Amino acid sequence: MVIMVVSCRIAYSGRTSSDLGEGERLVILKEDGCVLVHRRSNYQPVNWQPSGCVFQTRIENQSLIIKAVRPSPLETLTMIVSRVEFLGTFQLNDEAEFLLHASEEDMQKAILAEPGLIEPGLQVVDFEKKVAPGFVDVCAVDSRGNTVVIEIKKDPAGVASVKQLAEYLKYIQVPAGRKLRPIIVAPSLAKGVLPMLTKMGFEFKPLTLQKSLETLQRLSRSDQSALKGWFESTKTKE
Amino acid sequence: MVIMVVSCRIAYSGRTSSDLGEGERLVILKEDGCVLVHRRSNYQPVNWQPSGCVFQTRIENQSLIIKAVRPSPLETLTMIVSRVEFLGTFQLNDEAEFLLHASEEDMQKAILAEPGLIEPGLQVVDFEKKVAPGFVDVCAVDSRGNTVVIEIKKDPAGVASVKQLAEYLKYIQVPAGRKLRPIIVAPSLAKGVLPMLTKMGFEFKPLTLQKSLETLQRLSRSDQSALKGWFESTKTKE
DNA sequence: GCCTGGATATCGTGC
DNA sequence: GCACGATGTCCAGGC
Repeated sequence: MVIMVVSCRIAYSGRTSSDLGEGERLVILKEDGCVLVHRRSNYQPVNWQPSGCVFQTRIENQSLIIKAVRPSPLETLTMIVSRVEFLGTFQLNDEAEFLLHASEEDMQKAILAEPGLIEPGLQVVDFEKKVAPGFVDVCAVDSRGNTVVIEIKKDPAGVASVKQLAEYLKYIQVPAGRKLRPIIVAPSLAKGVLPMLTKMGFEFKPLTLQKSLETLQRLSRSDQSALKGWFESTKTKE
Repeated sequence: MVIMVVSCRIAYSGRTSSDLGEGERLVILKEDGCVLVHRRSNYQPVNWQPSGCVFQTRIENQSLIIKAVRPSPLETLTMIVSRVEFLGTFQLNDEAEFLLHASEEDMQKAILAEPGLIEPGLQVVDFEKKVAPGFVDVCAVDSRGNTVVIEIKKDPAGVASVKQLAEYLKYIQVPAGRKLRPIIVAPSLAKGVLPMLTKMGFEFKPLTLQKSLETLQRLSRSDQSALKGWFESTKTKE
């Protein structure tokens, strides 16, 4: 990895184009062929190149010119370096595994493992069920035999979530004499969403990532092998 | 700006949580309170914190501990540094303005300034028109008085674009005896989209960013003041 | 290869 | 502060 603090000009050409005049920046070149150019502020790089680039360097008019070319889609980042404040190369020894502990998938797992999180008596029928344009997160049957369709969001559910669920419902068939109960599961509802929900006859069940995590950990401790077996049998069934 | 190459462990807790074991990484702390932790590969940082964080440092068990806390939403990044390979602080002098030359907005500007890009005789009626959940990019009237509704995409238009346009149409009113012509304007259509478009009676008009740019530049050269006047009068009208 | 959806998305803008 | 759309989004997973 090459780390440089330099004064430079930068031009990008590809999906669109950009120009940045002379100034001091932090430039990072990584071994997988990606580039990051950071200014003194902002989380995001001002210019960059995703991995897979080919680097070229040359000297022209007493300036160091660095090009990073990405073959597909074809885009080019050109840095014209007038002064080098710092330059270092580092071999980073880093084999650690990155563990992300919770996401929407964990909420789903928690519901699959413990349907009572939604309501007593609920039984899961299917999950990740393919319908026309996407997947239904969880399909279930309640204690009265009604069909329950669940859409999970880890963030406050907005209008888009409700529409997505409504879209899926078009492709769900309900046995005669049973009701269809669409449920949004999320930590909360976005501001104006409740009226819409009520109007459409949808339900909302609050569930946080944290609660899901706790549930998974509890179940994992109490009966790890059984849970694992459940997942495997379900997947095999698919 | 603080740039460090260190061996460290990292924990994140907030919108979700993560853990990363011991390894060598590049750590960047910026003056606006953002954090970037980069591994030897990948464009994206493995851990980060957006701007607005408060930093805390302390020594514990011969390790340097750096915390970056973001107040809202509350999230915490903790780095336990066991060894420092490099540490530098830099005052980056960088006042240059960043210029991005083209985006979807430029396609819209080009159409507003030169409706003939879509078809001869087209007249723009409105743009960024507020409808229920979003904004209609451009509203216009064709040479026969039919209402034209345009959705602009700078990337190949997929199913989502068509649905978005369809959604907006629900809120568009057409004068009696006139037709409604929904048009997708994009460089191309994604693979399976044309059948859907045809079925819904939508039209597709190819337009690239580059062509839009050329148009804007040509008009800018030929009649800069008039174009400026047009935009201002349109905005005032709003 | 294209397309779809998720992300600790981030960021700006309007309300 | 909240919601929503754009991003040179990036990226993994399917097909």
